Amino acid sequence: MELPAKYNPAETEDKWYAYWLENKFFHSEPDSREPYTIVIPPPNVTGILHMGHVLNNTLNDVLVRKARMDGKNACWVPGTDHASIATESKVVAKLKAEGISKEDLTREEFLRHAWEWKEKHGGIILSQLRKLGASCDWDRTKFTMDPDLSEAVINTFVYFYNKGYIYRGVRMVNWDPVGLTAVSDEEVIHRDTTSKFYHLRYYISDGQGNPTDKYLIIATTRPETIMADAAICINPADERYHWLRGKKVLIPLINKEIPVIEDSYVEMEFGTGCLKVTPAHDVNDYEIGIRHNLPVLDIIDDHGCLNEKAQILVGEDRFDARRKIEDMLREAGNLEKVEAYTSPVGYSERTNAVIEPRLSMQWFLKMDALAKDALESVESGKVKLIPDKYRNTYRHWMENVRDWCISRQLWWGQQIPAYYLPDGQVVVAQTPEKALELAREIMPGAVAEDLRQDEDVLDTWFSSWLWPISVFDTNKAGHPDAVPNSDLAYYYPTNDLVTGPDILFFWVARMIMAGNEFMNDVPFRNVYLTGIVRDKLGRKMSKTLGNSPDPLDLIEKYGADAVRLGMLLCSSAGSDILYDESQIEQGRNFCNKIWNAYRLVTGWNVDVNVQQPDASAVAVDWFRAKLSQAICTVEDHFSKFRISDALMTIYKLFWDDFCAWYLEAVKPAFGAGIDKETYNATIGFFDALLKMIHPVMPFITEELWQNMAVRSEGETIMNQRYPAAGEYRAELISDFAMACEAVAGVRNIRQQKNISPKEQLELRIKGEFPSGVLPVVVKLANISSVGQAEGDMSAAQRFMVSTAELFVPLDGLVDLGEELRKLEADLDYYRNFLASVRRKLSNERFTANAPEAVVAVERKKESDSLAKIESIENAINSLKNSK
RNA sequence: GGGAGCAUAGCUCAGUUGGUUCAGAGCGUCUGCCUUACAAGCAGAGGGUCGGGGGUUCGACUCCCUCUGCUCCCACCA
Repeated sequence: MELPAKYNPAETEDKWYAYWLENKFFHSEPDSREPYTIVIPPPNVTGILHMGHVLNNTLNDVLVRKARMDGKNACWVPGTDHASIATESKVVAKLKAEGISKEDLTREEFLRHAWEWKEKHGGIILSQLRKLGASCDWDRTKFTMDPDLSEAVINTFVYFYNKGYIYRGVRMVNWDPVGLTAVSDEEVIHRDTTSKFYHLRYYISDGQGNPTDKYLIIATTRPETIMADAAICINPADERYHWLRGKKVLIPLINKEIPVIEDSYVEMEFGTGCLKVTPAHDVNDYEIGIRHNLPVLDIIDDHGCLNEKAQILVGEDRFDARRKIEDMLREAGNLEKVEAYTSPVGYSERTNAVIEPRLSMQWFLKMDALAKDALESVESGKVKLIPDKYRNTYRHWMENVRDWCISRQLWWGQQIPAYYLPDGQVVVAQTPEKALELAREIMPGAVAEDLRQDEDVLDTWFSSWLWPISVFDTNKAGHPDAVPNSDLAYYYPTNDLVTGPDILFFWVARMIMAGNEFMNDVPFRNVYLTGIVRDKLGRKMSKTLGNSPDPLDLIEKYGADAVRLGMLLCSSAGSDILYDESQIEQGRNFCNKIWNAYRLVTGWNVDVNVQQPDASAVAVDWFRAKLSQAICTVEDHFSKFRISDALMTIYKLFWDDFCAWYLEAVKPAFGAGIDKETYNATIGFFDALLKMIHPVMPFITEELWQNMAVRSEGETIMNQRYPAAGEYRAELISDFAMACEAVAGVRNIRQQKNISPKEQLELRIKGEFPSGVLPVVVKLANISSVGQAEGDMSAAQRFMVSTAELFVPLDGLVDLGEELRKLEADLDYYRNFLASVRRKLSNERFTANAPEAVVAVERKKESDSLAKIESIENAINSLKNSK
């Protein structure tokens, strides 16, 4: 069989993915095996794959594939999230481009467009995940707005409402004037923003609504809201302003009279010490307003424009109004000064619009009890966060969480199952029919037409927090007393959750709450928090910067295995990933290395007449030990979620140990056959190595594993058992390491003296050197004869391996002066080293306090360096004598 | 403003109870090689006062304090 010199991923990947699907290798059903479960962090249904997904899903896939090979019943549930704000705004934008305005549509018409959009673009991302090799159980694919999942969401709402956890009220909320909806506190991002600090004169009223010549100065960043001012507030302890007590002042431009009030909230040192109180448009002012019973005047509409209550600048956008009112105030003589100012401003996570604090009627879920349990789940270790530095962050959040605003003024999502009676009373029920029954208890004779359902939908996270439950059993969410179905009973709790720290609170914490509430158990045992993928310069990947490569292009160019390896190479848990295409090149190179090692091995011809050479026998024993050692290390890394360390161990095992040393040691001469024993061992090693690599690089390993032997239909490397470590002698490994050092020493001499690798050299040894590994040295260093060093070795190049001296006789090629200089430098080093070791040993406090083992090590250092010094001195003497 | 974290080779990072010659890895760099698996490769080499300062200890990359620089999270000083 002829294999090309380079691995071609494109040809093999689709073939094997199709094979895996045909054979339903990814599908899982409950059985007697131990389950291993992961639910995918559901990507936005209309999203497309980006580098963050690649990292996340590669990690998920590695864990699932490893668990599967460990003999567990592995199940990775895929699906998508309806992402109400993101999707709705995409649909709105698309309609707008077609000249259709959302306002002109009925709810039903709009939803029809939205579903159309979802059918067209939904799930693209799932097919992209297939390209990456994700071994999801596609038969279990879910969508957060599937009818039964939506039903679970509604049941959950009804459940918490009846429990008294859900209430409705007018609160100051974060209003997104672009998304036209309220958003939760967690969806607001504060960024320092440069703006202006306007110092405004408010003239004191004479009591008749006319200005006197006295005035006070307030400082504000939002002059466009002055028309909504309800008072001016000073600190009662601020003597500068006691003269203002009981006075009234006039709002500039509109001459409205407002009182001066006192509240200790006001910082005397900040600004001018006078605060304008605008209850409708600032959270703190709202609180002050409640304390002082101030009227609330809302002058900004849904779109962030001034409404008619503002009296002036009606219809202007709030930022245009700010610019215009500055001029107006200046003209009117009310503008004292304007300073540059930087302050944190809230932006909408989804639309990047500046959040407008706004009063509105919203639904809330009480968080205190839920948060308390969810905190306990992490504090007690029932849920482990990896890395655990996130425990602090988590605790802080859970201890300071505020009630969750769960209503959104959108159409795309689960509509809140609250129904209003004509008199404004509300009933909450799963269906309109049930709602009507409840309504009749309040209003006998009510008919369906009397009920009006709440217009709002629920926050997306109000559905995704049920995900680990609802993907298995849609009845259990909302019904803590229900008996879980067989899937849920088997797969829940899931094992690991891999996700980004940015949704630790949005999603992870809330899933823990829902799990505790409905399952009385946490939804997962380990939460592996990845870093954020950044570019080489540390910048976040973003469309506007154009620094985000398309993963599909990368897969096409380098292969999925290369992309997977490239991502994992640089990913340790919790720290950000600085992506660079060179890492993916490295992945591709590794594929090629595996490919060519395979070509070499399978190109060998077994000759039954050939005896196993000593070098091969040693190498086989050694590599068997090395393999076991590496498996132990890899298992340890996996158990601690050190995925990139596990990967690097495997990478070096294959490249350095297997290819650079083992294969070179057993490689038959050109054209010669190989003995059966070595060949079989080599094939066995290769088989084990492929299995070890498979979770990370599924495609190439399947390709080669299938190629290695005749496989029957339905066989796959992905269902093979992961190699297990055997007993091994550590001495074998250290002896072989000495052989490698000896080989490197000889090669180094060749390099220095410009001696071709083809030219044979002699080797002489003085001191202890494991004789068992000498055949390997002879072969790899191309040695003609090896023996004890005897007599004058001054005409030889000398180097040391551990405490042994090795000589390569080189008549006429040795520069005695140069050798002498090197030896004297060595001598100097070891004498200093010895001196420091002896200083330590002569310190009684050291010998008295340090553990025996540590002292013994120091003594060994002492005797070793003494031996080295002696041999160096001898070498110097003999060199000098021969001169 | 509060909290957390980071600082180790040119770059990205390991360093898991303070003690094996512990100062490491990968990549990059430099030198020599188209050696019959692989130039996407082979062989070799160089490279760091472990951010600065102080302390504890027989012993500190590791523990404590402090300074400097960066990052993230939380937060209603207009």
